[in-house]
Amino acid sequence: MKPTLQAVADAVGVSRSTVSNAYSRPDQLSTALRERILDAARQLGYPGPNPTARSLRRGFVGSIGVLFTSQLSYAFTDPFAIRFLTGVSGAAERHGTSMLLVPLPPAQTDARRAVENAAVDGFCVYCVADEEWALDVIRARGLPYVSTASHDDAGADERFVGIDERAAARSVAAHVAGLGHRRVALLADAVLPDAPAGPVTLSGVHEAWHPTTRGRLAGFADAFAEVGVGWAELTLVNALGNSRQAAAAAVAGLFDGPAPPTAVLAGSDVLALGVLDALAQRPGGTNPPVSVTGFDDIPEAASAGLTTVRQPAEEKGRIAAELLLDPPADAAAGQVLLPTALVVRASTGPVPRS
Amino acid sequence: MKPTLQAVADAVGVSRSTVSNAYSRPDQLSTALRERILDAARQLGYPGPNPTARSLRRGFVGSIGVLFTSQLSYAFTDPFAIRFLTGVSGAAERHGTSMLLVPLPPAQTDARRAVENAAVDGFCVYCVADEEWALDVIRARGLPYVSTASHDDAGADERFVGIDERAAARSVAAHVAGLGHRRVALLADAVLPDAPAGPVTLSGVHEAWHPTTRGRLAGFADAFAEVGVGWAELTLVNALGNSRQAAAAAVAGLFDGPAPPTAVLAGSDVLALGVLDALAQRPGGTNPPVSVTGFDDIPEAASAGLTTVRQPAEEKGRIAAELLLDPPADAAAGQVLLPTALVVRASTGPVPRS
DNA sequence: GATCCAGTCTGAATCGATACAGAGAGGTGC
DNA sequence: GCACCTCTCTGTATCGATTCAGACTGGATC
Repeated sequence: MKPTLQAVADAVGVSRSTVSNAYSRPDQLSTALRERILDAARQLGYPGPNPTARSLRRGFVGSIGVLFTSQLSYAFTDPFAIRFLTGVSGAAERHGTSMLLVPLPPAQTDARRAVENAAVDGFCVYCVADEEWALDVIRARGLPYVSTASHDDAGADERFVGIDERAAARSVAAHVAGLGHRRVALLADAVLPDAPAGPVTLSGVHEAWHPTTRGRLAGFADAFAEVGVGWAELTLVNALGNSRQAAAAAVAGLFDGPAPPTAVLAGSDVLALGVLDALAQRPGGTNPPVSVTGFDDIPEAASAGLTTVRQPAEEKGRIAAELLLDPPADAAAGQVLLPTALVVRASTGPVPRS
Repeated sequence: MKPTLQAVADAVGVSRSTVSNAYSRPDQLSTALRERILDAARQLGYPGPNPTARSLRRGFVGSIGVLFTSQLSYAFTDPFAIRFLTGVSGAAERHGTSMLLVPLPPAQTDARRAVENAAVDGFCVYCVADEEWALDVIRARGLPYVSTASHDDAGADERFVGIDERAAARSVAAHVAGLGHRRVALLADAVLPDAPAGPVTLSGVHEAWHPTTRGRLAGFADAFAEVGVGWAELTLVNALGNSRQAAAAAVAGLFDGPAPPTAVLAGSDVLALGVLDALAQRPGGTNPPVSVTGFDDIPEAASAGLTTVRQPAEEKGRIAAELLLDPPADAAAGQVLLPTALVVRASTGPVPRS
């Protein structure tokens, strides 16, 4: 049907190898012949070597996979994920590499299959909740990968780019504690695989499902432990998804009790903005004021006046892709910790006297 | 090195075909044998059929390409493009298909090569400026595609999803004309391939480079022609890129003359926001006020109070992907025009009396 | 005039799987 | 007892290229 390399070779009267060389190794044949071959190819409507066949023979594809938590279409609604992708795409561009976005079906068997079937040379794994299974598949395929969330059994030779989640979380929590807050709620997405929205009880931070969540909650707890507030005294609230709506739904009713929290520490800016939405909607208005903090410092955080922790999102993506695309010789250089910064804005203030 | 299908076959003592069937056609062999094969595979660390080899033999890849104007990393900074991608990803997800984002190198020869080498089953072409060459390559490869910008020689059988650019542009321009504006500037990105930033002169709309720009400018011109303002009386301003910064730079000095425009019609919301930025920065402030309109109705437009034309961005992506992934039997159903709506906000008002 | 070499081109082997026709075994129906 | 089926499994051809060792040519070198 469509012409193949062989068809072009026959038309010109040369061997298949020579036509292949005309495309892939121009120095291996005379310019005249090369022109003749390319002309014939144009005549025949030959679109150049079939990428799949070429990949098979060459042993590499020329594209990297990007793996996302949950639904791929959600990732595009998450400003932090988008900035991460921006970083990845910049690096990919520079390397002339394509990016394959692989949607993961809900069932894990299917999801494994999706990772097994992705035609890529390696993966950037963006925080797949409970990502171990994905890393297992990738390792089994013998493909390189860079992870962005520290998982618990990371080997010394695993490439990684991230932040010190715990220390970063601690810094913002210490700021809130320093303002005098003692009745505090912690809000996170998918604390446990099947927890409902709203307050949940965990015997300790280690029970949290997602490694990133574990790190951040631990940091929050650290800061409050230091001022004498134990884990049991903190209210942990679960959101069904990392969205403003989910956050607003999760904290509905949280402030209606007799001793409501005076501050909410959210695991992401998106969640924090949802808390602000919920507070703004409240019949009582925002009085007494509730301090709210986020995490990430997405663009919207600035205009909302949200106190948060800044982490370099695009940088994270860029470095992830670069660690993948040209790995440092030194294994230690493959584990990158990025700086974070506490950004204090109007959403936090002293505890109101009651 | 890594085990192949053959290795598993040898280990179990069956034929290669049978192992293949164990993965791809479970109904072709007994459950017992299948289990035995999958176990052996696990033992050997065989990660399942090589995706590239499988694609070669099967004749399809299981992923669709998305082609973007200009740099891929810019696309991620464009809110409209992101919403488009969101739509595409939703559809891809539902079909179990991956998305390949292909960065296009600046040189056209290289860009052609990139499109030729993409291992995909089809393309969603998002408004590649001067996209004909890309469509040529795709057609030569015999791959299906869906375009989002109407190009001039679209055949009746070409799949397409878009809006009536001209009518949509006309509606917002008519609104501005109705407010009495007669000294008007039109702002667009990349009006000509090599035009500098700032005012440019075109003998007519048809000279504009980008088909989408042509459509929108034509609509603007239509509305003003109707109130007696000819093309030559409109100021056309070129921006070097679709960004707030580029727009702000493009209109620098535009309002300093003796008879400055009282309205600026921008070809996109991002450009319009840039104009608002520039106006806000002006020493004179926003007095007299300048009416500004955008195009697309991205989320930021609402908070900026920008008058604009809404087009369903996510829908556009979703439909593009769906036209590609399961094409309608009826060719006419492959050409979709989406509705648009004029959204009037605070950024437009009557001409100030001078 | 023999030797060597760089520049071109060829042929066979190979990448890792899937498709398809068909072989063999075991069971059914009459 | 024979024809006929169904269920499993096998073998060979094939997808469309790249690789690499070597063959050939014509000219430069000594």
